[in-house]
Amino acid sequence: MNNVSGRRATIIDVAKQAGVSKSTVARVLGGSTRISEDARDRVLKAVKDTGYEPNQMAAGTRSGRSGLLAIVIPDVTNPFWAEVARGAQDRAVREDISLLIFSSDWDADKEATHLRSLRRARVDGAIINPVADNFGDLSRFGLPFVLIGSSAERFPDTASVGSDIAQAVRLGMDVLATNGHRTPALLLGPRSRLARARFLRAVHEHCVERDIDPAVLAMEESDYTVSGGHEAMSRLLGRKGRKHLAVFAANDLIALGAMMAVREAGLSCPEDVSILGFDGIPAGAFSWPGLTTIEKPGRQIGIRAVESLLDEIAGRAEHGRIFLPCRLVERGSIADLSAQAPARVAVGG
Amino acid sequence: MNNVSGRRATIIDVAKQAGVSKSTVARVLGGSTRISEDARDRVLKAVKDTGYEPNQMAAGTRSGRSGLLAIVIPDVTNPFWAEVARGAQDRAVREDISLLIFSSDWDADKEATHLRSLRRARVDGAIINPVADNFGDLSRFGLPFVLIGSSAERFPDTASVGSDIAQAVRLGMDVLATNGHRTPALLLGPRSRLARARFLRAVHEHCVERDIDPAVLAMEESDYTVSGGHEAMSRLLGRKGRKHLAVFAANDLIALGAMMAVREAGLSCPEDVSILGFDGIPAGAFSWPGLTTIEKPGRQIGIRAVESLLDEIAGRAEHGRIFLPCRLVERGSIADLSAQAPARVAVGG
DNA sequence: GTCTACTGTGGTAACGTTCCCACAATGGAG
DNA sequence: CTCCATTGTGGGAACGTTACCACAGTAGAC
Repeated sequence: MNNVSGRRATIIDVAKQAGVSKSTVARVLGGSTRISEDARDRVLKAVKDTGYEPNQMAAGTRSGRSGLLAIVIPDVTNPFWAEVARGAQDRAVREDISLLIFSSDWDADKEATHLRSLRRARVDGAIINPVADNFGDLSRFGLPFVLIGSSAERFPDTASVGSDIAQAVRLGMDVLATNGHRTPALLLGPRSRLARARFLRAVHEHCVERDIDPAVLAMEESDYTVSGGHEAMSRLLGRKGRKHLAVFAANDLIALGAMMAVREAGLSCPEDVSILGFDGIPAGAFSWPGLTTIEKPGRQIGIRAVESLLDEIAGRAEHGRIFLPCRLVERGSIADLSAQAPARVAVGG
Repeated sequence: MNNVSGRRATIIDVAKQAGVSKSTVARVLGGSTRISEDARDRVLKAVKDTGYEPNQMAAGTRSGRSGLLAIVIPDVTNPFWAEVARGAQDRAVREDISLLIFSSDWDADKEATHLRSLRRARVDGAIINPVADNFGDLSRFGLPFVLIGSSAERFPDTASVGSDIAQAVRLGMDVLATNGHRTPALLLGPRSRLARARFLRAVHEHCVERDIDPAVLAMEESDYTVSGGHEAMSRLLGRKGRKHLAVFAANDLIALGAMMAVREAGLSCPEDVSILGFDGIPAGAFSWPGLTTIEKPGRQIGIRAVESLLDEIAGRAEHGRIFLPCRLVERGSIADLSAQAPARVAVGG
């Protein structure tokens, strides 16, 4: 691991040991140009003997490449984002690249701090889910980057990877309709968030296609949290004139909160209320009933983001905007009212 | 952000602009020695004007410090480990240090790959949850490091941070006893894992203290997964001669799997079966009933690990072994049989 | 036999910092 | 007035690589 003097071995130590110049060692390790078999063998042996590990920092000063990528997400502790980070990390190691993971907590100051850190570390590129929809420094960011998440929408000229919300919403509305819930109530996120508008627009588009008046859909809004969903659902249940109620939640946490509210109101899911979530977080598998939901391809998003970023760095950029399809996960929180009692289908408003 | 020529500003650009030497700029930014107010002002202005961001790689080549730390955990996607990583990250940013997060998937090869990457990146230190209990290269690791998780036990001479399993088990056994379940069945992890032995030993110690014959406790073992818990619980339910059954699961996933098995057997929790989990994963809050569990201080473990590592790096190491206390989270998966029917308390075996 | 192309190699200048030594200016003690 | 310590500053070596140029040796073409 170390050479005799206790220092870490450098390329020069290897060169001496192998009886060649450091240029030759670099070439063997770099692998691009032709090397005599004899030299290669001697170098490889010397590398092993000395326990030489290339110093990426030193290499970086000269080459300008740090071998580091960064990803800035809201929170690694959030299962969806953890999945994204994990995908990105796995893809990066395949290229012998290490990944710095930053959590911004939807906080512009923290984001700024992280952006500064990543710049100082001279990362080769960054994958960013901007907290503010007006991610200002974008054009003068001065670093290859790829956007992930809903804010990508605002920047059609930059590379981005996200999930196909329109397809997801279509999937959700269709499974609800198939089960006899043509006009579900909507549990939306807060007005300030771009994701909300995107979700809502997709619903509207789908309604138009299916000849449903969007105005007929009941709506409640809340934070993207369990307690938010709980409150929103309580408000919804407070309205009168319903038999079976079906809700499409903009996020799984809202859906789980809604499920709790239903139970506390003395009703049960899916008998009295059908609930459809959105995200595909693992916790949805453990609720009772299991949460039927639309799963976003978090891992894939991470993987594709890295690939896109690699393209961007290499200059073979097409500034592509990638939208990955979502998947329906049926677990039992939706009642099938299509056959037995089509007349009891909930109507909105 | 860039200077006129389009290059990134260097310390020399700043020095020129401020009319001082690069040494002076370095001193202003480093902040250690005394500087004339005049010089400081000019430098700070020049830094702002040029948009200078120090090049950490270049600094690292000379100083030997990369400003990078690494953490190797089994999986960021696992809520507990995500929490640990998050704590570590938050603590690291406070020191202006960036954190590389690696997931080893309990795979020795992946771990080796990550260890090589982190060495090449010349991280200043590493926080490691070794996959193998015989983490071999430990002594000749040649890098400051801190161990986290149960394997720390095997290496009493190295710094480590973990949760206080003995205290946690005491907490769990006591809450069970208080509710009338003095001799719960144990749902353990696989024999190969060190964590299992630690858990079991703590239970035994506690039993001795409380005058309970440990042999009386029923035991089942499985993977640390939902399906594992499901199977183990099914086997347990298959045994005869029980009234109310109480189980202490070695992990929340096992507990959630057990809860599912109970429901599928036509029984209900907590009426027929009391379940106590261990970990404190968020999903436990969404099950029905909510899972009563012992919460490990994941975030704190991450924080303390970084602090310990920082000590290690600075040489003010005490090679401390830190065990953080766990916390009981009561949610309703344990029936209180202490008052109404003490005779119905489950007996093991 | 000379020229040319190619192959493998060595030497050296960057890269952008930090670290260390030198030194001028200042001021107080003797 | 001389000496010495202190304060602020500058200059250059060093860190371990990569990039680039130079060049020796070989072989084929004419």
